[in-house]
Amino acid sequence: MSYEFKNDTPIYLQIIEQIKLEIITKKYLPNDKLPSVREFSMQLEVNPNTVQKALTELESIGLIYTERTNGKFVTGDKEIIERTKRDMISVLVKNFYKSMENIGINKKEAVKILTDGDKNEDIRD
Amino acid sequence: MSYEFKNDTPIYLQIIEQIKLEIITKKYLPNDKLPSVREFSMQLEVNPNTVQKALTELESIGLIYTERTNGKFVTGDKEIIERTKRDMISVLVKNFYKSMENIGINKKEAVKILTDGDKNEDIRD
Amino acid sequence: MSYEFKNDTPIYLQIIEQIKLEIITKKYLPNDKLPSVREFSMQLEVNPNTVQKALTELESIGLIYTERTNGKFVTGDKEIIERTKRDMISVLVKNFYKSMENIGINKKEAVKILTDGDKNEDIRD
Amino acid sequence: MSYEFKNDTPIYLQIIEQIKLEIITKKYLPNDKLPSVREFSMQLEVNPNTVQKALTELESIGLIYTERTNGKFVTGDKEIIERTKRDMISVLVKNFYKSMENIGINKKEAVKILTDGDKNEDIRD
DNA sequence: GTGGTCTAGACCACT
DNA sequence: GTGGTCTAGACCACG
Repeated sequence: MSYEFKNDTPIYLQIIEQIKLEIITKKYLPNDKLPSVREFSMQLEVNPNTVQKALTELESIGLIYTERTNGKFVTGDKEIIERTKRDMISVLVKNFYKSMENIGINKKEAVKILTDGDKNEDIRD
Repeated sequence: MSYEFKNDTPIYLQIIEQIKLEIITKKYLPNDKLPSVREFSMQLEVNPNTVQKALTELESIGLIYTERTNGKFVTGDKEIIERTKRDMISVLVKNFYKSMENIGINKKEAVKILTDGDKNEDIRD
Repeated sequence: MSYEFKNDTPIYLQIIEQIKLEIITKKYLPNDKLPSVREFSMQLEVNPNTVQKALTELESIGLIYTERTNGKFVTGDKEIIERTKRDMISVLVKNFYKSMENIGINKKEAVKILTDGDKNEDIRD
Repeated sequence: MSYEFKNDTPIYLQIIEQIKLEIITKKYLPNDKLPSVREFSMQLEVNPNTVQKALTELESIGLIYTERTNGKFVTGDKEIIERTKRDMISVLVKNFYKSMENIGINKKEAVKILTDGDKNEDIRD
């Protein structure tokens, strides 16, 4: 878990993103118990309210659930997790293509640039 | 120039982005005169100060320059424009790869997903 | 911090200059918290936006940084501070020599005038 | 005469400065006829009004005078020229010391920096 | 008519 | 309470 946050995005959104990723990449497995709000808040050196806000939102998405007095847990519903993953990927791909098009680069060229790897120096008009 | 702004990003940043793209994609050519602050502000239905802020930033990047009392112009330095374009592409590519890696997808797989086009439905763990 | 501004220079530039000097001369130490925008604006009897503009610019130079909702702070990077100081000195010296040369006074003579102290009365052609 | 103007100072002030220097450094001698407003304006690629404004101000200082229908001339009063020169030098010296003091450098140190001049990596001609 | 500066005041998100 | 953004509107110098 990273301890550094960017300044241009609300911290709680960055925390949501982090935990999402850790669920999707199986760092937290389905039905795993999550650290408590207090633990999170110490780990991340962040106000507990901020953690709380992030977790609340994750719960509303269905990625985590709360057991009163026991804590918060990763959902057991693997389909939700998979769907979230697919959605994220799909968004990434769509955005990538769209941004490239805005610069005037079509899909074909975009793929070429991507596969040409780090030779980004020789991009021509 | 688009007349609609997203709610999740400051308007002035969106204006910067728009004009950047219009310079990079040669809608505005080097040394072209830009619309005046007032014209922009009417076109975009935005306060002149907001436009001013965006243009000031673009000037600090070096993409535009100001002639006292004459208006603002696209830089004549094509190298700056090209560099900006390359930088934008490079950032897009880098971010794409990085985001995919965060999800647990390496470069090779990322490219495959991209070229597989819109069949993102069958992405497995 | 001075409460009087000259009329021939934008206030925000004078504020930038003031704060720059206070950082360079260690009135504000690295990582010191700066007064809030609102405090500054009251102290200086200036609109908050004007202060904001000045501070934004100082941030873009790297002399100060912002912590979301916590305030603005002097950079912890002493190298930046030292470099800024050196740059300012270098500019002063360079400009001094250049201005003297424009008047037709070479470096050697310039130094002489300077060391002759305030006897500028006996300057001959 | 330079054909390039800085963007941060009114052109007419820069013209005043230029002509002042050319008088002080004897490029224009006392009672020399100056180029006409039109000539100046073409030379400098500047609006005649701008030249006019500069010359008017120079006349009010007493550095030039107008002969109706004949044109404008450098003053014949050498004392005025000399005084202007002395004033400019004195201002330069005063400002230099003052700026250095603002950075926390006293006169003695300032002189040292100036004379050490070219050994300082950042101070070059 | 052009950009630059400034004020006054408002609203927002975040902690 | 903090900074960030935006609006509305004004004034100025310049050319």
